Amino acid sequence: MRYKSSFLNEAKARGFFYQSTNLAEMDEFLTTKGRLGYLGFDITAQSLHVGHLIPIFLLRLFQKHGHKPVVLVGGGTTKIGDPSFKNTTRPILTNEEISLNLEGIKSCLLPFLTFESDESGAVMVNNADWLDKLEYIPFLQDIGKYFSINRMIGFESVKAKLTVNDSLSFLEFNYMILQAYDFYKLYSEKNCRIQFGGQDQWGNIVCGVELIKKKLGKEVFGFTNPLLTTSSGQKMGKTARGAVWLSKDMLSPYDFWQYWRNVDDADVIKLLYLFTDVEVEKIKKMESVKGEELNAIKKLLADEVTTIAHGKDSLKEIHRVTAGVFGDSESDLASLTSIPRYHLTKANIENTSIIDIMVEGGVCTSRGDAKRLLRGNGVCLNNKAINEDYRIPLNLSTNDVLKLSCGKKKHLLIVLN
RNA sequence: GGAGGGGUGGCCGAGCGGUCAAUGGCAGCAGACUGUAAAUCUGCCGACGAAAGUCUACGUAAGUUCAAAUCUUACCCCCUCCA
Repeated sequence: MRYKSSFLNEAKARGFFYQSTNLAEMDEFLTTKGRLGYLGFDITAQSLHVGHLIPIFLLRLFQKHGHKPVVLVGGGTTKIGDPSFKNTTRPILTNEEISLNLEGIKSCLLPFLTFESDESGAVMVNNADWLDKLEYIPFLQDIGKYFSINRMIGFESVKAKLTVNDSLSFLEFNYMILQAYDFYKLYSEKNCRIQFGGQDQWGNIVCGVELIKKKLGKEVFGFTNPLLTTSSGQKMGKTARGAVWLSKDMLSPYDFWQYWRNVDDADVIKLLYLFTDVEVEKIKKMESVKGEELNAIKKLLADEVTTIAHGKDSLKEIHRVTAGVFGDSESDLASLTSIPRYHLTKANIENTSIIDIMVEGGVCTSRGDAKRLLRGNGVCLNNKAINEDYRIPLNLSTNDVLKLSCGKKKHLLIVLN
């Protein structure tokens, strides 16, 4: 199907579209540039991770097509916690934590969106600005009367919480109402007529659309994206060392790149559509690629996403490190700045155990952890497995730098001096 | 307020006086095979220790016992039903 608005066409082609209210109207509405659309971020953590990328790239696309993304941070709603489909109540954060997280999230978004004051410049708003001031009785009279409990407990997101061993507190139940109120507020004050969100947000979004229709008699639109799972059904963005963070302080660009380089075969094309600027037509041609040749596409994916998230300059270094780590060359080990280093004086080689180096160098969490890895033959020194003697062989002491590998993907440089 | 059910390792979930650092599943790590993929197979998966072993852990705190995740008491939290 073809849409009138370029945004919807591309959003659909790239896999951002799950469902929406009144699609035809929204399409028409989006043919004019400079429209406002908002998306809410929960600010329960200081940094965003790969799991947040769909909404981020969706807003990015919205901006690319000349519209104005509104980033709503939930300074107010985070004090409640969205219960939708969750089986644990979110921890409630203090004001200090929230303002700290807010700053972190802002800086995470900078590479993806342009915050300028032109027609399509993104803006950031905080719903604490209006939610914190609400007065209970006036709010109930003014807004609460438009909500039907009968209707709300029919939503899947709510039903899921009304089962055995789970319950929905009144506090959490209000989340939906407040999110609807956000939409109402943004519409009436900024003429923002679209709300984006994940498919699990559908109920909450529809609530807002209905509130505005009932109270003001105006039509606004909801747009949801599919939730991103890997082909094996896992939530995206989790690795051994935790979430794949977008901030380079929490995850180095090198590790970020590696994450994309190692995605499942079945996911590459999908991710290429979602998280790169590679043209839709070009990606279509790659869809038939199979087997080993997919590796080239994974590299393309990694390059593109990393360029957007961390800038072009980081790429050169990443490629050098990758060649050093996965290639055979040991010549320029010393120049690999992205790999953690451990300094050792040559005099101490004899009485330093590799176990200590692994723990102090941060590649293992405990001595037991290191020993297990050694016993399982998972440790190499300059590409040679270490078997019985957990010491650095003396014949290597003439080198300046040694490469200690824990498994294939984790490395530590031992600098001798 | 009353009655009942429950809180176990990252998650799910057994165990219900010693053989329990705790069955099993998922997740994770390493090895083999490969393509820095997946699947499969093998090993590992609390801390310290070369090891023997020691310590810390089954909601919290006391207690009974030679011995407690398992029994008792109090407290906290969660769920269901009734008021």
